[in-house]
Amino acid sequence: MNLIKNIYKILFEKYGPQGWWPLLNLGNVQSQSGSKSYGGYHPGNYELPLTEEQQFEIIAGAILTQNTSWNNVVKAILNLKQKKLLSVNNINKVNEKELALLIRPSGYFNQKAKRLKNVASFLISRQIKKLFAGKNLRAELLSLNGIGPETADSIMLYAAKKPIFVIDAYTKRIFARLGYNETGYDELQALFMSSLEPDAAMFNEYHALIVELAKNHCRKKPICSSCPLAGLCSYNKSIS
DNA sequence: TACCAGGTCCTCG
DNA sequence: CGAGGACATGGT
Repeated sequence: MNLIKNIYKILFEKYGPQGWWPLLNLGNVQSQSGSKSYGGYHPGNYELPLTEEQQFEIIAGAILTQNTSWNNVVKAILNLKQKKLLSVNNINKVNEKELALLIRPSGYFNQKAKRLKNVASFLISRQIKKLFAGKNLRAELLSLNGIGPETADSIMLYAAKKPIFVIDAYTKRIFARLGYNETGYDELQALFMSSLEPDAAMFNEYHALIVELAKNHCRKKPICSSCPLAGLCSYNKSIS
């Protein structure tokens, strides 16, 4: 087993299924493990998203969470939900200024309002169903202003369930500390995708587990002592 | 109080 | 290309 696979195994055994992407609009979904879904997470259930509304909630969340803590994003999404704006058509219709005010808690709210309007009008012009079935989804998403590689790949993986590996700041930090030389987005992504079978459910978990590790141990100021990857990592052996 | 958070765009060398 | 700045709120 290669190291990339081994790391996944270690993280999954440590933290278990994560239940991404968190959705406020879960319907009556239950997790496979029998535990009930909480806070929008649905561990062990890989069926979601089931509806276009849920797909759009993921797309909106992916934009709102750009360089922003999820906690703040939840506040913004709750505001949108209350105004029935977790919908492509309604985002397309709403006044941009009004939208900006509603998503204010997520930060960068003027930019993000514009980005949400952008993507909504794009989804309508292409028709979300056809787009998600199409061949050039990633390239089309990347062509939109406000959607870069991570947001595009989050949409690919979590909304469209395509086996595309998402790279984020946590992934870069963790794997740099582990000693990998791959530094750019595409390079790191290629490392994962050439080391793993193309499995959307597993990519889903792996990315979520990386986030979990980064929050618990591999922070900017790391807590290495109890890190599940300590045995594989030579970074900062001296730090607690 | 300062630092950080599930990025992206634009400009400049 | 890549570095550097702008964009902004809320939690610790």
